[in-house]
Amino acid sequence: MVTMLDVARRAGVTKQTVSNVINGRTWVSPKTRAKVESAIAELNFVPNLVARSLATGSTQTVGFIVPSLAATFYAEMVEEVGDILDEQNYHLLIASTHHDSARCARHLLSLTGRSVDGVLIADDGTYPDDQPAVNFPSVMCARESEAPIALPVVTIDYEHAGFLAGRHLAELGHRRVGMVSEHTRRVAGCRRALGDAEIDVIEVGESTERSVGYDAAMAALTRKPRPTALFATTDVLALGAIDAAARLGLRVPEDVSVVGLDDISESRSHHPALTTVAFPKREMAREAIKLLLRAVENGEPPPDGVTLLRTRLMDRASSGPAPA
Amino acid sequence: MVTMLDVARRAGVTKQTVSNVINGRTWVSPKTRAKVESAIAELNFVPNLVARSLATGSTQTVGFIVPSLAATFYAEMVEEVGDILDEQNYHLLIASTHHDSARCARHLLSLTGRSVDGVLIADDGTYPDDQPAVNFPSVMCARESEAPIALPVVTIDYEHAGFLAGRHLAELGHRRVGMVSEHTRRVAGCRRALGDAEIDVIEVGESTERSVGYDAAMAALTRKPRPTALFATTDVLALGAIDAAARLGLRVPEDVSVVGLDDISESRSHHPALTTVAFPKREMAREAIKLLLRAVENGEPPPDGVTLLRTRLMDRASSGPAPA
DNA sequence: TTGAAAGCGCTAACAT
DNA sequence: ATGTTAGCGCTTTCAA
Repeated sequence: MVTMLDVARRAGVTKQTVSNVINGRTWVSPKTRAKVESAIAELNFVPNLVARSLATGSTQTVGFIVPSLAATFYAEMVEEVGDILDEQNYHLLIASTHHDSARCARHLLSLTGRSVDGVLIADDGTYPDDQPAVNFPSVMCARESEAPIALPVVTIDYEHAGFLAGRHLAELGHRRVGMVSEHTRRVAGCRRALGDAEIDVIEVGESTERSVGYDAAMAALTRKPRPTALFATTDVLALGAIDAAARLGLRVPEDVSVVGLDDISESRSHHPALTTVAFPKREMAREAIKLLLRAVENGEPPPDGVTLLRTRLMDRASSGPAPA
Repeated sequence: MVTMLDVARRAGVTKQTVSNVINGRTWVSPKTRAKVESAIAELNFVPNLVARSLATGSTQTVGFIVPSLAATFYAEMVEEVGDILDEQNYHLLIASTHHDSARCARHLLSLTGRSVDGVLIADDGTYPDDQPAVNFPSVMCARESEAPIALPVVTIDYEHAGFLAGRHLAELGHRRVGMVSEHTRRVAGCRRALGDAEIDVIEVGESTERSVGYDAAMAALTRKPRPTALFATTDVLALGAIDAAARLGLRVPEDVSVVGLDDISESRSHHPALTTVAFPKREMAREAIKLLLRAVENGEPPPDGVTLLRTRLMDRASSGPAPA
């Protein structure tokens, strides 16, 4: 490995001068700078960031703890975060919890040891409530739980997203709606919008399986009287619900309307295209990482509080007026 | 920050002894070990990996350069790699190239500076051919280009995947097939299987857009005589092709068969379910990272050569006998 | 079995 | 504008 000392010798200066050149100190004479720079080029010198980190205390690295990567919801956030970090010359350390709070705690600890400059945590409800204090600023995003938490949070207004979906159905005249649910907050919002409509909630577990939506919708649609609309708390579940309707020979949206939440890309290309409420995932990631970075650069904890991002109804083909 | 010295003082030993305890050296007396351990617990000491890295030269970190994360193809690989690394107590540094070779080169350089222990590169054809030698072992995966490369490669037998799709169509009696293509190797395999059948190739650029498959299939299906089968080099394109067929009032598979490549989860749940050739993405990731880790632990470059992973035909509803 | 000394490659503070 | 000294927190000798 070629070190600063090698470069210094080659350029006939001390390593401190080399350091000054590398860090763009302004007072290096042009002549010296040129000598150093050519020595660097000749030797193919690349500064050792580990050593720099030890000396400065900053690793230019942030950790991102995510529940999973297979879900595009998180993958997109990771991509966005990675891009922003890249712009700012930070590095991204990824740790996946697989929805397991013990793993999350372990990662937090190991990130402490690596002295990352900050950590972003995408929550899925499994964040351990009694996390020991860590020595770096942290920000949480995507949190849906009602419970307060000792961390600044940037998330989506999930309740309001449900509300938008519910209001849409209400406006279309639906008075009997089935809900395929794995998220109480979203359901609460939808319910709020629906007022005193007749509501049938089918609980399903945490799932990214379309078939789960199918099964749940099957149950809802075979009830008498049959609901005129189905609200699913995620698009994947909603897509499964459309499958179920088709299977039962019901037309969407003539016989039954289906509304989802999230706006995954498949929802757009699906036939019929899914009416849904779009989650601003990338924007959420951006806000969260910016908050974190600001805290890192200022050397202070990020401002506590919750930022709620607005969602938008995407009125597409899978919803229509309630049948008479 | 609490250091080894703090622990040492508290336990009434030297920091060397603390180090011995932490690293599980066997010759520490039980009494001393107990003292040290309780000091560690009391002070909440977490060893500083940056300092350790500087001293040992190993960071217990591997970098993974991916073209993108939004594509589930890569996201799944990242997840798999992350899991294996986690098991082995390594950390994962993610860098995304956005299909840009300059960015790839930049990342490689910056990973050098961070002295990662190794780097895994998922190629998408944009890997710069004249990469400067780096100071860590590297392995490449998912490479599809024909060009030789100075790196060990673990990838999928894309040509054979195309062949399997083509053979399937040939066996079903298809003699006129349209190809929606963005991958020459896959097309070559399919063509090989199809022998002297009449083939119409519609080239589309690198794309994850379903509408691109739709447009291309539209073009292929409006030719006279109309092909009886469509082969698309990715599932997303194939799904778009099915959309196009539906739009033209053609039944799948009675009027036209559609076959894709990859086996994304949507292919299974789609109606009709897509016949495709499954790419063993996770297995590929696993093989690649294991190869890399072995090289890292042995302190030698990974064995050069190409590992080709086998693919499997998933015979589903979107393909059937050629119409008479 | 434990302790003391040196050094990993860099930056910070000071001296020149 | 450049050189000198010290030290970041750990591991690796080597000595006791």
